[in-house]
Amino acid sequence: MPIHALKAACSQCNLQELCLPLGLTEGEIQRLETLASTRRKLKRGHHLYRTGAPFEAIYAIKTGFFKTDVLMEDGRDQVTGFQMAGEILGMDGISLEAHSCNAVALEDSEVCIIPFAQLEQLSSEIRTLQRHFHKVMSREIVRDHGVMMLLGTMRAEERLAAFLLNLSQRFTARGYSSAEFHLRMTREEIGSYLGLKLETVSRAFSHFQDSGLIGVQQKHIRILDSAGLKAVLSRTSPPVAAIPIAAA
Amino acid sequence: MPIHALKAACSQCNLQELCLPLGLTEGEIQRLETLASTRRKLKRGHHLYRTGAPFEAIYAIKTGFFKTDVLMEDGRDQVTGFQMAGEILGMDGISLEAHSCNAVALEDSEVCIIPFAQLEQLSSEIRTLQRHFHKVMSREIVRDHGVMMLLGTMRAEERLAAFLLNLSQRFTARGYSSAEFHLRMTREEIGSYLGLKLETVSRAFSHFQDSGLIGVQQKHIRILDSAGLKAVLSRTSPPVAAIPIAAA
DNA sequence: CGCAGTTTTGATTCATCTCAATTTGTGTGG
DNA sequence: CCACACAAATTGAGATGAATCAAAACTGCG
Repeated sequence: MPIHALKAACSQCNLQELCLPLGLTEGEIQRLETLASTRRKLKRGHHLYRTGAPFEAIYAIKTGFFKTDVLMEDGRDQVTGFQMAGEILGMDGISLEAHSCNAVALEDSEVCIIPFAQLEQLSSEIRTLQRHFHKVMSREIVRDHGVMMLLGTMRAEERLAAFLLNLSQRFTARGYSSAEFHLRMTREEIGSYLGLKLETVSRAFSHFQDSGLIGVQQKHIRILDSAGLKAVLSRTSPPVAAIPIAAA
Repeated sequence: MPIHALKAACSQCNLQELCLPLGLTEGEIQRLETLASTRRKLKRGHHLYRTGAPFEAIYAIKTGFFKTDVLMEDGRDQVTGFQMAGEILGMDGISLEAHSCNAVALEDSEVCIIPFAQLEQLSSEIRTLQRHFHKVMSREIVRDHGVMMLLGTMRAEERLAAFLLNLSQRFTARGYSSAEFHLRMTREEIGSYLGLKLETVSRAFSHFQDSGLIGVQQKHIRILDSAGLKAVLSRTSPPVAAIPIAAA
């Protein structure tokens, strides 16, 4: 568990606008900086934290890509989210003062460690920080509602379309191409997140490709027809309703 | 939209231990009380707030029962939760300063209105309140992860069993019978929450009854074999694996 | 350069949905 | 208090989307 103590330097971080410092003055950012002064590097496949681990800090992703998942006693598991640079990990742990899911790096990554007690202290002094932290937690709740909608009401291809559009949008917000990106997770992990089996995910990818909506080459995705993907989402009528040829 | 300005009196409320005041000293509770001094009564079927409404306050349920749901453009909707006395509603609105779901009373209900700006102010002064509010938000995130697990990995009867056990446990925490209760929502609402059609919910109820796990009479539920219900959840092997009679 | 993990694709099965009919319950007004 | 209308719940039969089982192809890592 290598913890590299490096200056975090929020003030020089290009993720300011996505991360906790959002909206703070320079002076306030410097105070936050001293608090989040430790970073931690993780190799691909390594855990940032595990279910049951005592909760002490939340983490801001500086570089890399993570998944969070929950395990049932009988071995079933559910990926609850994929997180990328600028997003906050660990808020699940506040409630019981122990983490309630696992966070795993899907590529070599680096996080800023933000000791929670100190964050609470500082946020009671800096109104903007307090408000922003509450927004970050609330955003997580809203995101979860979106996933419930996806899992509760959508068909396989709708789920995958929603997933791809969401990734695309988040990559865009980080200055990457919205049309072309590299998936860091396996088909099985996508399936777990979307409530599908890996074969179903694979078939949906193939079908989207055959329809000219996307280009797929293993983990490399190109979005060719983003409007078409959106149309998959808002299917008004049940799939391809059989249309009676004439009055029966 | 009738707003009855009544003294909230957290200090005399029997939900203290479940609600925001948890862990506060008497003096602190009195400060919280002045802040949450307004209540609002809602008739069954009425909205506490709707998607898009400006966010100003969160709500503590004093009496009654609510559902929250999210609507998609094409009309599909997903019930994201059922809330009962002592639980907090409205945190979805913090993120965008507008509500992102609907909250509907499923029976005549009463909530305490807690203006959010004032709550933030007070929580920056009372450490215990700040911490507890963060725990409440985090608990919501953890709960949502549980729902994702349910929607993503469980079969119909497992979902219903989990749902019933969860309700039972929450009624218990409020001093009601854990074995016998009245459902305030329709089969369709249960189905929406569990990602099932109402017919499937009804069939699962009937099957549980035939198996002697529960007694069902419309909305009245008696849990006859809570261990049996738990066993439905932790099915290690796929349902009732057909066992070969002899070596084929 | 080979092997293990990942992905794709096919054939079949099964759980849940859909459509439909009936029963039961609930609230309203005569 | 009863009858009516409407909403909710139950039950059945059949359709279907995704899971399962199985095999082959690809990839990239060591």
